Amino acid sequence: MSNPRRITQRDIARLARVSQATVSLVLNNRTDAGVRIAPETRERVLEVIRETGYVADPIARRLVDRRNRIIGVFTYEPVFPSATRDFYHPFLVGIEEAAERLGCDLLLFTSTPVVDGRRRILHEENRLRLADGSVLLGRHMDADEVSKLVADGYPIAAVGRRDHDAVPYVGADYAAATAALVRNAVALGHRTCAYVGPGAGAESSTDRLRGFRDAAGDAIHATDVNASALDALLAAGVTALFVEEPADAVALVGFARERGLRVPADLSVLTLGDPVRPIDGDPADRLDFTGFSIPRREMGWQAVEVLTESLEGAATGLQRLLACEPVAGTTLARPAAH
Amino acid sequence: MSNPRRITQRDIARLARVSQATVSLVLNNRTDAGVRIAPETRERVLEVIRETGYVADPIARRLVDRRNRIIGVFTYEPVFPSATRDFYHPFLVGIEEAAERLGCDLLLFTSTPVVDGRRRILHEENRLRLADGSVLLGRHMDADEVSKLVADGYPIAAVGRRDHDAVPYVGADYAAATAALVRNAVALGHRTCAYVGPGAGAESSTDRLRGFRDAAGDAIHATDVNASALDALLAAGVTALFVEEPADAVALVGFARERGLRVPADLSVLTLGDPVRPIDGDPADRLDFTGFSIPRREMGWQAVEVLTESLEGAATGLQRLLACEPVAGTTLARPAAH
DNA sequence: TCAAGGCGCTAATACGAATTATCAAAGGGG
DNA sequence: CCCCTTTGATAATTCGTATTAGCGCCTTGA
Repeated sequence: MSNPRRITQRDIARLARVSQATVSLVLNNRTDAGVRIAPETRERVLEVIRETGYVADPIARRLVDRRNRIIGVFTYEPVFPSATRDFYHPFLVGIEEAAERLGCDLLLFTSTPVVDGRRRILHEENRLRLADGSVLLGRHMDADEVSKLVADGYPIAAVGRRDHDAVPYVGADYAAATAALVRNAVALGHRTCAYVGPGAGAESSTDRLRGFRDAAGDAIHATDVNASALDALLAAGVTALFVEEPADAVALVGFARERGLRVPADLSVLTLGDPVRPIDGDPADRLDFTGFSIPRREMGWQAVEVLTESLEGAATGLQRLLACEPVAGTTLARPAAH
Repeated sequence: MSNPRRITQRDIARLARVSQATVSLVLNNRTDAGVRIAPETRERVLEVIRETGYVADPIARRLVDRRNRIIGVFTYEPVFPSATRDFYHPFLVGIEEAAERLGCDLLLFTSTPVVDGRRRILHEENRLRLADGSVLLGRHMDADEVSKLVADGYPIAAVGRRDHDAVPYVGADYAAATAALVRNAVALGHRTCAYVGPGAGAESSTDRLRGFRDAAGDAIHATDVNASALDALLAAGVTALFVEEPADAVALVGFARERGLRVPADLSVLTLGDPVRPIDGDPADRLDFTGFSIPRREMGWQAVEVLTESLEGAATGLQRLLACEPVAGTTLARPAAH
């Protein structure tokens, strides 16, 4: 069961009594100045090609133009499994669609070792160079690693804004979306708002906090999510919570209800994006939070676009912020008159 | 920001003050008789490779025909998006896990053109040869395409049994699982059972029908899923429905209830696998169907295993059928005494 | 009759990595 | 001092395709 050698241009050339170069020229239909093939010769070659069903080996073709048409996808979490898959899935949908449109294949770096539940890009056996460039996905990215990649001239596009100057990215405009939400709340009469979330670490967190501070008059920032943290906020006169992570919002609503508070009548609770962590509890009695959603699919799509543009040598328009979609929801109301 | 040329072995060679050939030898860890590299030279080369993050170009490598440690994944439907993603997802989880364990990367053939909502493997610019071999995923596979791949000596492993003699696959034993279900029903007193599903086309459908026929005494086969089809079955004295697709089972239960029938008291309804089509309606009042589930993750896992074994030259054990897991459920009961 | 130029095609080379044959230098034995 | 062996590395070639320079032949014009 040895596999028959693939038919090559040399074979075609022999059968058509021409040179391999002529076959290539005919095949590529070259008619530039300086390249001429007699119609009868061309026909003879085409005839042999038809008879043999020859198709050019795409691999050898790529060797010549030095582009593999492979786009790498690096995720800091495993792609398919894991609790956060629902969050990352839409990004991948966008990436896949864009790759398909561009005629590129996607290489998932599954060979990357996982340390402490996270992947390291730059390990000794990294195979990044298999791809023409890579899309980077994940909330937390090691800034050093990213810098090193950029410094090495390895083409990347991050999904999500990155602080590093020179990194091409497609991010969501969390600052603007958060600020807009806060202004809505203020317009309804809320005077004391609180931001609940890390507010540091990932760019997506700092951006939200920044947007919050820009728009909120009396700006309170809490990081803990538990009953006593809520008590402290309430004691400070907070009437609206802006919660980074919906799972935390659900928990806070629970604590509020335990205290006999109604949402949103007594306390407004807004979310700042889609759930990264899965949400516990019965989906049936889940609140329809007021907040915004992240244009994840579009971000994936455009990240591939940005990557290919940087491969083409474009130097501008490689950092983009997309607007988030407001979600009306039912968890924002006028604060109770006190 | 010009496009940085890819690093080549020649570059490594220059930096390490050796020849390109030496770099190749070190890289492939060649120690055959006749090939010797001084430890210090080897170390010098490896050091440069580490510094530069060099990886052999998969394209050039394939030209001289060596392994890439890349496993191709070809799906007849788009991988990430679409209504059927929930069905395919577990297969991918298994594939990814196996790839990670083997230290291989996954190449998703997104470059494949989609025609009529389905992908074609063998188009003129197909890039299958980028991968060492490929896992094929999807209910319906073009038999001609698969035959051609096998004939060409391209290593593949299908997820799901394939009729073609020589195709390595990891399938689910639908026949046995279906037969076991039917025997349970018969033991409970059901005399007239019906199979509802295509029963033809994909191997997975013919297998289920075969298992059904083997075990059912009075074998009725229906393909339509609507109210009048149900009436016809009931008129024929059917007391248990074996439905290939859970979404159809849900619909049939709906029709039965409209007729005042209770499930399972008046009619048992069993399912033959996990939902390929998404199920409409409120998840809250969804029935817990008796039936079986498909070991999807395990199938994906073993498909990669089978593929690598066939790459290693193994000629046996390349066709496997895995048992399906019975699901007790609540939709099977003794038939009403008439 | 001969230079100029058009035409049709081919030889040669590049692309990046793997492999084989070969070669230079060093060491050992007689 | 010569021959032979071992060691360590390299030049040259291969894979299949694309590209370019240029080679003969033929026509044309003066």
